[in-house]
Amino acid sequence: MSDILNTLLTNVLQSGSRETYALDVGLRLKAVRKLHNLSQRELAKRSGVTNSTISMIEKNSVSPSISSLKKVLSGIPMSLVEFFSMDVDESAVERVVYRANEMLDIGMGEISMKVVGKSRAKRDMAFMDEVYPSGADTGMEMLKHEGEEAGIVVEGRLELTVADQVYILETGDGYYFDSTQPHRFHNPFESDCRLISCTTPANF
Amino acid sequence: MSDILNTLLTNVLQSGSRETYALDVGLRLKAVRKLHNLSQRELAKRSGVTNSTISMIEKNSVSPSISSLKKVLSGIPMSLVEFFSMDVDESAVERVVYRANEMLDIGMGEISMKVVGKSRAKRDMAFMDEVYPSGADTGMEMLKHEGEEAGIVVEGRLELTVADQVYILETGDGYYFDSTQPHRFHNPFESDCRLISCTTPANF
DNA sequence: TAACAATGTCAGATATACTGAACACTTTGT
DNA sequence: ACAAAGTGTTCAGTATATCTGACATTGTTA
Repeated sequence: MSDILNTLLTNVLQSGSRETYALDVGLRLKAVRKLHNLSQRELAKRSGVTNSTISMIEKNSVSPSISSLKKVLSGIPMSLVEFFSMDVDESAVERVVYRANEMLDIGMGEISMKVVGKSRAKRDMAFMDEVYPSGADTGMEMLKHEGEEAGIVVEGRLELTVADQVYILETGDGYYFDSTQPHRFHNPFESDCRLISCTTPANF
Repeated sequence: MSDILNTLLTNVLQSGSRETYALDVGLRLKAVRKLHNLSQRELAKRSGVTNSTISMIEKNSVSPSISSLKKVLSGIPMSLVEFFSMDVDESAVERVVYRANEMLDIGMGEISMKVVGKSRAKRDMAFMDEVYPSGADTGMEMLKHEGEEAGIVVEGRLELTVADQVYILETGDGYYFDSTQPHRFHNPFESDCRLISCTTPANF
């Protein structure tokens, strides 16, 4: 999020004569809009407010109501949380590629869970390459944690239980659920199962 | 933040006869205020607005401006991000399993991008099963958007470019980077490449 | 060059949020 | 029982946000 946004933000900061305002809504909106290559009028059309409203918000000459800011962001689209949590600081040069043989395995017992990007400072997700050998099971006491998880079976089959419901996932099938619901992974089949999955947030 | 807040929120939800409002600012404020054992007047005094303002906000009879909501929250104190990221557990019954043949394909041109959980109301991530046929390319003008993305190559090989750096991903290799950095996916090899990937946030 | 479309800005009119002072109700203390 | 202090709500007046409809500027096309 940082590089382009940052330059844009600093540019605007330098040029504009603006009041010192801890949370510069106008600046943020302008940055977001530019990032998505939208004009004030285009964004206005998509969001259901007028272009002048957007102009005034961006110039910090008004403090928009929640409802109108929400309207405006819906044209991006972007949530209020995302909007306010945009951070303006630099991101260091991070590693990009993680080779298959050097991923950190955080699996338990027979289950292998290799994490992509484990060394990164900031991480929103835990993206993993998991292998459930025949018979593997995350256990009867179901897992629960904040966030969401999704995955796709790329080899074999898997039994997934989410809140009373038991599903059989064939090769190629995917899943997506709230991690707050009790869940369990189990491979009762003869062949091993390989699963690419992602959970958010990164630490659970 | 969730457990106590949640019960409180759901209690309020059950008791109050409220309009259906996607983002119930009033409800959230009331919950937060109660959590901190403050009266409307007390919070008003601490935050520099009047008690009637708080009353009206909580009853959703107005949609507060950013500046006044920020003022109000400063009396807690709580940031806008924290405020809006409080989740009101709907506990709706959501679909969990998405079959391989029924995933929505949002790919462009020859590139196939099948999304897991596309029908979900709330989604933090876009989890996808992508296929880059031999020669496929996301184009010379590099992609940029907020968020992060990660992936693992499960078949074939792929060329990934992130901010000047070009990487060759072998089968099994993964990647993880900030989506704000210009990036490009390209398959210059003979065999097709299949990639399981995840980007956050869901809409990019 | 002229005509045209697209950009961001501004001013007057209108809609909405916010204030200040009441009101009715409940709780606490004597 | 009664006051006194606390609770949330309401309403007219004021402050502010938003819309409508213009304007000036830039870039594109003929």
